[in-house]
Amino acid sequence: MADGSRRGRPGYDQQTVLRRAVDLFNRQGYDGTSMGDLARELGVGKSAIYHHVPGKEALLARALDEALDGLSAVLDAPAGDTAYDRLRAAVRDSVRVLVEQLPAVTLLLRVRGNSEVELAALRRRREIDDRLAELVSAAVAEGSLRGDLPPDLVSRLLFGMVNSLVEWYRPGGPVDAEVLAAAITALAFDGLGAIRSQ
Amino acid sequence: MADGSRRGRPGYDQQTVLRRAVDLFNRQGYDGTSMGDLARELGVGKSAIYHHVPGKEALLARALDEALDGLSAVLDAPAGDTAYDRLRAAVRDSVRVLVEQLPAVTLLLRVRGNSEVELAALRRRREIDDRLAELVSAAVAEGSLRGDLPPDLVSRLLFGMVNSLVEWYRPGGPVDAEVLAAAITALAFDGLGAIRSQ
DNA sequence: GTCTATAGACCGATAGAC
DNA sequence: GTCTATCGGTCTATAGAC
Repeated sequence: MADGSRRGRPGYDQQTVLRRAVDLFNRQGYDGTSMGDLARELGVGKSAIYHHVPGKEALLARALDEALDGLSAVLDAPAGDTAYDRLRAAVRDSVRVLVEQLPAVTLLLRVRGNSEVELAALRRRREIDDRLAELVSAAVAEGSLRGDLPPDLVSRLLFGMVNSLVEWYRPGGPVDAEVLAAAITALAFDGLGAIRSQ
Repeated sequence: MADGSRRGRPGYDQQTVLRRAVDLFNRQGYDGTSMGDLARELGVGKSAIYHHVPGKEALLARALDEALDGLSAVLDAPAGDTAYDRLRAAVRDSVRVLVEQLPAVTLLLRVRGNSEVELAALRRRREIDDRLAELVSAAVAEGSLRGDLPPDLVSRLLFGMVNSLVEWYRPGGPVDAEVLAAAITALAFDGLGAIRSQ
């Protein structure tokens, strides 16, 4: 489908099946979506799906890995000399990943550990959260962030704000991704008080 | 159970069934929890549950109403002369409600509109969100909040941060509820930059 | 006897898998 | 399309406290 020069009977490819599945999972919930729903959405019989993927859980696993790979990349790229600069970049890049991989990340953020696949995703996500928390700690130690609040609490709230955008952000909507990244960074680092001399 | 002076065979009361059900829904997801699961959790047969509640969806509806009533109350209580004061109070009181009614609010924030019950809850929730957004707008118009960001965007991010605490906050844990409310307010209004003269 | 809460067989519908 | 398992929910009968 994506590749026009394929041989054999035309039909869906794995990527398209995955994308449509993730959209459905996000609309109805993973547990609330049956393979029959997905088949109807694709306009094929249920059995056709099993030609592309081993099963329902594999669709979930692939989407979660995609999201986790994107978020991990944010931390692997070197991004500044000071911890403050690296944290700012991490916030900005996290927003970008959330926007670019919105469906997969949305699915990831709703996972509660209900199966081995979900538990594995939660473990990977926890690693990422821990590294972000370390970044906040380092920035506090450096003296560039307020030190009157527990760093891990700050980290949870900061990235809780970032992650919350999957609840409402829609690409092509009124808010541009770069505007969004700038707004979140401004709000997080400077607060929402009236602009003072700084 | 709660009332020691009841007649008839001892057993669960509605409130306890509801509480345990909501806990299970939050652990496994609403769709991922069967009435059989709940029965096993309670140590009774499935049919016993139907003596206390009309059905699975009624458990959801009652929990969502509970959460929505708590959140609505935050906005109905008069809380300050300026919009800024009212917004600050709304943030602080929202945190308190989230903490006090954590299970019900957690369930509410995960609802996606998958049934009429869920859609009704989303409508009520949207009303609340709209009123919070108006509060932010009023504070901006008043000049006490930064005006360089769209007020509805600010509102979404601010309460996205507040709401995100259901993802990790646990009563009895290391973070006290009042400390949490103070931290969120401080972070939101003053930002996470190193403390300057203010 | 009266009341509440329970057990467990059972129903039609639908799930995931193939 | 077909399989088996499980879903939410119903039914009748009964256990147990007054």
